[in-house]
This record gives sequence, structure tokens and C-alpha cells, in this order.
Amino acid sequence: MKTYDYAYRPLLAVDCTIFGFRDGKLNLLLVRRDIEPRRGKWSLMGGFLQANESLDEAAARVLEQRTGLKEVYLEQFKAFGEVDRDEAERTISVGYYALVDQEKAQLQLSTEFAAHWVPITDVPPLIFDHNEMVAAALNRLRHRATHEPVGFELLPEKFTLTQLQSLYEAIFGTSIDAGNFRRRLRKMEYLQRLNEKDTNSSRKGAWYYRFVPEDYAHAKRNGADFLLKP
Amino acid sequence: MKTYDYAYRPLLAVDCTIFGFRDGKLNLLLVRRDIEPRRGKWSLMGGFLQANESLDEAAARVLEQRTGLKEVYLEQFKAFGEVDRDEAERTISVGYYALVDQEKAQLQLSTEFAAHWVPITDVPPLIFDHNEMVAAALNRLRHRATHEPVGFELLPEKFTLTQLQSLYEAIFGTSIDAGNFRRRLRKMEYLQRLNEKDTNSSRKGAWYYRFVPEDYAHAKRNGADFLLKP
DNA sequence: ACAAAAGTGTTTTTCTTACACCCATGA
DNA sequence: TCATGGGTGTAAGAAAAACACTTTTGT
Repeated sequence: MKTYDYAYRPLLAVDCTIFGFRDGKLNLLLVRRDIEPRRGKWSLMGGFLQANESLDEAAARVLEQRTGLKEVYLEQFKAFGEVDRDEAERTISVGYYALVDQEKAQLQLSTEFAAHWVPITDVPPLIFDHNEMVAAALNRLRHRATHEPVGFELLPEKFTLTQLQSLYEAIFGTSIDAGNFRRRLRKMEYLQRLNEKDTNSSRKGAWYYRFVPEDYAHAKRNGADFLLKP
Repeated sequence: MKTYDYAYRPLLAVDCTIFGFRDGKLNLLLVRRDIEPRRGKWSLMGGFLQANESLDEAAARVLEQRTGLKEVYLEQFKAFGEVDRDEAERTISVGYYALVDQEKAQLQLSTEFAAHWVPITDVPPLIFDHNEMVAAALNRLRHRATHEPVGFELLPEKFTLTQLQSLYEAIFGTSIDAGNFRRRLRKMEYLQRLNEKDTNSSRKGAWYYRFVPEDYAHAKRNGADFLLKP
């Protein structure tokens, strides 16, 4: 059933800014573009919306097709619609960012698309307005990470508080006082300490922790709000 | 030049959630929809993207066509893309919210589209997912109003501090301690007190103030950040 | 003089910040 | 034993919250 008599129909794409974290660095997953124009140039992962899927589903599909990852944290952050943003044809793109466990993603990356992790501090020139997208995604991530417990999505199930601090330092590009940072963490009852230590990076060993979503939901109902500033 | 061989092209619309403020109430500008389906039902102001305009420009055009207002504060907040959100045909809609001086807008409203101001506390059922849009827009406004000086867009050039407080109370649906609120305002050097009082609502009269964007820009460069919480 | 809105001050408590300090352990 | 990252404690100061208080003026 068609009711609207409007002929103009731009293409509609989704682009994913995919964040990962490793060795104290916040990274971005980039691909070499596999279609013209600008084939071979660095690009975010994107794809065109299909008839049977919502925007959120399209973003999840693009992510899964290229990385094999499911159930990933995905958040829409902005639609990009400048007239000449895609030189080939008018395309509106809806920007999403994803937070993935870089260790898990890496294993399942197919190499044919030449995907690479690049430190956020060292992003090369990307096609179209993708650099602008990355900047907007990072802004949104910074905001979200201070007010919601999404940072954990970038870490393995088990992590140490030092790792968590290092993650936040990478996200914000600042250094954080360990004492103050840990005090805030100590108050979060939804961080469960495991009976297991990470002895990789120190003699003493650091306790592993786990984020417990159910406990967070409970704390939230009781009026606690997550806040983790740099 | 066409390079992409993708046939699927949904319609692309923009919808504007227009906020106004009057008599201590935060209001929404709604229209009776003038096309099928659901002609005559309450709706946000929307329109389809055209070939020669960006998303931002489309939103500004829709707003101007229907209210005559130019140079209005407009911010994109979310793209809506559920498959069945528009029953007539697949349409992706990019949501914008606008902050207007209700007094100014009112004068220039054409009546043929039957636009009405409705208190935000009493929004009727709207077509499609427009109620969801309003909720998202309000969330965004609340956040923006705490961290950026955008509230002034809803007030006349000259306003009293009591009006400003009343605005914030309406935006957040809470009551605010006058003493604490005013102390925060006193620190903002970019609020200029005029040599003129508003005597409409009190015997004593309240000083008029003006927001000075240049002074704000200056303060911002010096590291001051706007913060007005309820 | 008094009601009522405008506007200021003060006390209490809570949160930040900066930094000193102890702990555990492998080399 | 000592260097190193892990982890805790605390004192000074800033900021938030609660609320008592003063000012002005039309009636």
C-alpha cells in the first residue's frame, strides 16, 4: 500500500563505530572498503538498510556479518544527512557504536575484509564523514560510560579494578587517581569480587571482579545511580 | 551517478518536537495531521526529506513552513526505524526537537493546520510512534538544559530569575529551592541584569535579565561550565 | 501594617581531592 | 630486602542542601 506521493528516496545506510580495549588502549575496528567508490580506503563497517529489518537490527546484522559477534552492546548516536556526504549517491547514514570484547572479536574476524584494530589516538583519515562519526561516537561513549555501566562491555567477564581504571583512562584520555577511583567502585554492590586473582601484572596479584547486571538493576531500583567520572 | 545496486529505498522523514513555555508550563506544539492515513489525528510536525537539503535543513524548513519561525534552536535526537512504524509505507524518521519563544510563535501560526499548544503533562495519544519521540525529546532536553544554556531559547529576551526557575521546574517536573538556584545563577557572569523590573507578578518587582552569548563563550573559554540541576 | 514575591545569608552535611600509607610477593 | 603494583585511610576544602531571614511595595 502506497499512500505518499513523494518520489525522492535517498539510500539509507547504517555505519558502526566499533570500540575494543586491549593493553590499556581503546581501539577502533576499521575495514578496507570493498566497493567503489573509494575501494580500499579505510572505513567504518556499514551496510544498507533492508526491507525486513529495523535500524537497530540492521546495525546488529552488519556487525555480525563482519565480526561474527552477537548480543553486542549497540547504541545509535546520530543520523548523518549532509547532501554530499557520499559522493556516489545521496545516502543518509545512521551511526551506531558498538562495545565489544576485543579478545572475543578477534578470533572470529574474517580476513577477507582486512579489518584492523587501530588505537583511538591514531585514527587514519576515513572515507566520507566517518572521522566525524568517530568523534561523535566517542563523545557519546564518554557520556554513557560516566552515567551507565557500559564500560564492562569492553572488558572480559572477569576483570581487575586496575584494568577497569585503565579502561576509563583510555576512554577519557586522562589519568585517574587510583585511591579515589577505587573508593567509588567499593560502593557499588553490583561489582562482585571473585575468589580468584590475576597474577599476570603484579607479584601480589589483583582480585578479579565481575559485573552483575541483576544486582545493578536492584541497586538502581533502590535509587542508586552509576557515576564514574575521570 | 549511481554506483550502488541496492533497490530498497524507504521514505525518509523528519519530525519536530516543538517545545514552548508559558505561564509556568512547558508545552508542545501539535498539529492535526493533514494527509492520509490518520488524517485529523494529533501528530508532531513532520515532512519528507528533499533532494537539495540536509537533515538539519529539512527540520528547519518544516518548522518554518508551519510556524514562520526562523533561526530556531533545533537539535537532532534520534532516528526512528521500526519496520511497521508507519502503517502506510516504510518510513524512517529522524527526530528533532525545537525550542521556541512561544509568544513569538503564536502570532505567526497559520490556523489551517490547526496547530495547538498542549501542556507536556497532558499530551494526547499521537500517531505512529510520536509519543515515544516526545519522551525521547524530553529526555534529551532535560539533559541539554542541565549542561548547556539552551533553556533561554524558551524565554523572551528579557526574563526574570523567577521565570527561569519556573522554566526549570516545568522541564524537570520538580520543585527547586529558590535560594540554591539563585546562588548558582549569581555566579554566571553571562547573565546580564538590566536596569528594568518586571512588576507584573509582584509588588516589589523582579529584575529583568538577559543571556549574553558572547559572554558565555568567553566564560567557557576560561573553563567555566554551565550546570543547572533541578 | 501586612501579604507576597524577590532576594540574601548561614549552617550542616556530603562529596572531592590530594596524598600518605600499608600489603603481598617474586626475584 | 626491596621494587612493584595492589589496595586502604584521612585531613582539607569545595560544593550541595535545607532553611531562616531581610527587602520592597501595593493595597
